[in-house]
Amino acid sequence: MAAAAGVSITTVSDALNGKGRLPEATRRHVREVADRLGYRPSAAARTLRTGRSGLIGLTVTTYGEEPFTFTEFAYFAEMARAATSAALARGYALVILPATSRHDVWSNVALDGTVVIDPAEHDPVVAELARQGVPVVSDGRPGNCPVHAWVDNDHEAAVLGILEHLAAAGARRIGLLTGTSTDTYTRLSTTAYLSWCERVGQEPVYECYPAHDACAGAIAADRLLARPDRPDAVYGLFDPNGTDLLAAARRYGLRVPEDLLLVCCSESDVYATTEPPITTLSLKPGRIGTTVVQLLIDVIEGVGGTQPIQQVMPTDLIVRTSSQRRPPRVKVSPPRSPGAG
Amino acid sequence: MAAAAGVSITTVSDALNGKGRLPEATRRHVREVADRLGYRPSAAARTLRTGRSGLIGLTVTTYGEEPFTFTEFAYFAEMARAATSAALARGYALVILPATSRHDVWSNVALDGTVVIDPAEHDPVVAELARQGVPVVSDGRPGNCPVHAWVDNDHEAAVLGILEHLAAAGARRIGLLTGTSTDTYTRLSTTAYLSWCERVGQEPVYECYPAHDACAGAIAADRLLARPDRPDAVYGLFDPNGTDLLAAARRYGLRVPEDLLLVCCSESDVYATTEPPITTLSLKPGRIGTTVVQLLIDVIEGVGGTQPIQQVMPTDLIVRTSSQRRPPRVKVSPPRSPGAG
DNA sequence: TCACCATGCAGAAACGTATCGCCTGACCTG
DNA sequence: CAGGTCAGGCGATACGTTTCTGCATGGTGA
Repeated sequence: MAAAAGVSITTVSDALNGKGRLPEATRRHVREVADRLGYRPSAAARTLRTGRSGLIGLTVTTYGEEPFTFTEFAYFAEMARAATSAALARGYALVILPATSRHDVWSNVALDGTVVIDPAEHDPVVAELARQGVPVVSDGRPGNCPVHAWVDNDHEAAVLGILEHLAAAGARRIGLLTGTSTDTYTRLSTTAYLSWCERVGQEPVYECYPAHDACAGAIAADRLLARPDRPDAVYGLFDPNGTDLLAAARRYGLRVPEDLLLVCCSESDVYATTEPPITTLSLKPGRIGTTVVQLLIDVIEGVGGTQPIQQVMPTDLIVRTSSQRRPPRVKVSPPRSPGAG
Repeated sequence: MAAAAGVSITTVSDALNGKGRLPEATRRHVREVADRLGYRPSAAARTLRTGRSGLIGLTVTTYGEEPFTFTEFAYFAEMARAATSAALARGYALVILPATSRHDVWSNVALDGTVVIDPAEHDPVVAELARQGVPVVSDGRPGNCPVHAWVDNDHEAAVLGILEHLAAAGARRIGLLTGTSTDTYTRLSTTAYLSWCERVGQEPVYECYPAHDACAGAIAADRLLARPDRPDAVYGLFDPNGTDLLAAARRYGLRVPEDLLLVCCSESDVYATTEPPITTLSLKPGRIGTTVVQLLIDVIEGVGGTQPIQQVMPTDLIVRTSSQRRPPRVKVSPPRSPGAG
């Protein structure tokens, strides 16, 4: 390439990267020859020299045997989509990696930084990345992991908003369908529920199940509605809970929303067309994915301060028939509607 | 690292890669020191030296402005999931890239090969990759692109199977909801429909719309059912067609399946719970994603012959209420059930 | 005893880029 | 005309591997 243009390697590099002190004519000439030859600088060599690969990792937790369940829940799918898009917009590409600490794949790729979804309390992957000096930003509060920044929803506010919404719709005993795992989402939501119960003096009514087990979810929904102290409203923390609860309600002859108010957390628009449509809490995964990538790239490029950043993002409650005793007047409303009281 | 273990760089490399003529004792010693120091060989240097990055690209076509709509349709999401998983199982990581020919991202990453979803007739991205000597395997028949292998569904057989299924259920005039774009999926499916019509002597009844426009889909569904020569059965080529057709049928007071038989191509399990449940054609994107990656890695690693490989995969027709005049006896059946005739 | 070979390891080149500093003319200035 | 300045460009080095080749050493068979 340098030979073809009749200049030195240095000049080629400078011309293509807009550096050095070169007259516009030389730059043009080099670029033109490069174009004609279809020359592309070696990404590997550039990475080796500069220490920057332009790649960021997206680590997704794997449940059970199957190495990969991302895109299984709409949350992950949308989050990954937005993250990929945001990374690309800033010139980075996204590599999807499993959260297992199998080194053979991780060490095969030079990462400028990593997004970790829902890190565990003492996440070994995050620890290893930190040791290597790779910037890490997490989606979800990091337990004790040394991350450079994190983004999360305001889970407490979301749960409180839902409970108030249900109470305002006439619920006297609100139940919760929650998970057995100890990730922050489950933990924060559950404790928010419990503390709300304590404050308003309601006996907690909830069932736990392993969230990644679809079958267990249906059973837990059934158990919840079969209890002697059956709730007259239920909030389900996970995506499939809505249909499971609806099915269980039908089995017990409960009408929704007349006998049972229903809300679940989901990104799926299935719930717009169920019978009846179900009120859902959207965590806005797209917004989260975009933000998380922006923060990570800021850290990588040294933009902004060096102190850890934490960003709490609001959620959207999409009110539908299932949580209203009267027919809905508005389609979408924020967690706390301005005129409420 | 070499100094810490008291050996040469060569010995470290050999010990860690299982090459060279080293006694087991030396190997163990080096590995142990490496472990203790948390030493990880530089991926960039390895890539530069060997010419192998362990990365494969997944190129997804982008519709319209938004850079990214993958995971928008369940097909892409599931395909990407399976592809990622399959790649990881063989020690490769997947990089998701847009099909735009913006070089700044593509040239930033060293790819051992690329999976291209649904390449265009003369795809510029594929051409560029071919010029660079990067192996390419496509999901969907390549038009005139120089790919090393491709995988696709047997679209003709699928459409014929559906038409026969509908005819067997009593349909006299079968309509088609299809797209305006010229990708092979749309083209093959449409011509299969047209040639079937010609063979059985039915006048074709179909509507086209730009497949990526959700709104246009609903309108096209409406148009199809508003025609004077209204079909008594419809097959929709795209995922949202089912709900759109169902809504349109309701508007015109048509009962499904009594007045109108319905089938659409979709990977979404929403159609299991619509009222009534809708028969869908599944393209089995997971199988496709896995196969496509396997083939690509085979090409990369030089396994198998050098002649281009093409693999045609069957589809699954999931028969539900919407395409049967009598209540269904079986849940799932192959495109041509053995006992039919 | 000598040639030969297997064994265990090290030296050095090469991969292709980015960057530091030096070199060479041309031009200006006193 | 000597000395200084500056634009324009190049040489050399380093990034961290892999791999080819080569050098010892000790054992073995003739």
